[in-house]
Amino acid sequence: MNHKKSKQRERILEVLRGTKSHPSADWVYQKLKPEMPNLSLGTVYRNLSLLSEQGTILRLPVGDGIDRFDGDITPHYHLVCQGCGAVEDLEKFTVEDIDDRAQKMTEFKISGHHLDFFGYCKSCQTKLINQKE
Amino acid sequence: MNHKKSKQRERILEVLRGTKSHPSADWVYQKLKPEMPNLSLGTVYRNLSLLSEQGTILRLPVGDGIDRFDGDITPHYHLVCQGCGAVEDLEKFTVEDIDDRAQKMTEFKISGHHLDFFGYCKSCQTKLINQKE
DNA sequence: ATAATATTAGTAATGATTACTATTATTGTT
DNA sequence: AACAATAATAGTAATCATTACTAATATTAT
Repeated sequence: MNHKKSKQRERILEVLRGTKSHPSADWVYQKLKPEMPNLSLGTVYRNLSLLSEQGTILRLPVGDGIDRFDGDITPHYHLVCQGCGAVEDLEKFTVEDIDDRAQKMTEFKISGHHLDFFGYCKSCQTKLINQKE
Repeated sequence: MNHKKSKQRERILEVLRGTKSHPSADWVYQKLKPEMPNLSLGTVYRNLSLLSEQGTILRLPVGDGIDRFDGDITPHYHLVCQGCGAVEDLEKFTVEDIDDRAQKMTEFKISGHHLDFFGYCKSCQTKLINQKE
């Protein structure tokens, strides 16, 4: 299918590339609603799906039932906060040959992997300390 | 909260431990329905959640919107088929000190990680070959 | 400008999961 | 064995993220 460009898709991509918060579809929708009052949530979902199928962005199924999206497609892993759900980038971290090493152990044809770390972000760590009274 | 035992919970756990298919809640429900005609799907969900909170089983959010469960809680990773959705165990594969290595790169407090591999299972590989006519 | 068609807004539908509630089952105690 | 306390269940309704549908609009090529 050939694509025609749309204002909506352009802005959705710009907003996604303009944040490091790895937002959900709804977050992008709320962000754009003021400047595009007729924007529809379905349009945001459709374009985020389209862009991630193209490989222009990444879909991050972080496991809490709400998909997040990342405008940064350079290889990197994510840190997911178990307190507030925030997702941060883990910079400059690579695992050597992990797909190749795994491939040697199975007949399954491995094409890639998902890896993310979970724990507590800076802000949730301090909240936990204050709770311990 | 103190737990009382129930036939339903016992059988749910037995069924989960008796398969290597990493089933969904509905799969477990369908499996038990013949022998427990009054079993409710909500009961299966409630007990799978309870058991995974206890650490008796594992919840596997494989990313397709349907959670799967694993009765095997010994450390191991999973292979997720992009063709049919099947989930297999990857045996005898460990990544050295991955949490510790990642911890050195961030102020985020890392407590663990999720890692799974995706690709194509044996059966879906052959299907793909036959499609190429 | 026109025709062809991709895209949208708005709304309805889907589907996995959770919440609610009256009834039933389990457990500890006389 | 009966009883009281309460956890668990079945059945149903509600939730919520996401997708599907459709008439109207926007984009692109001619």
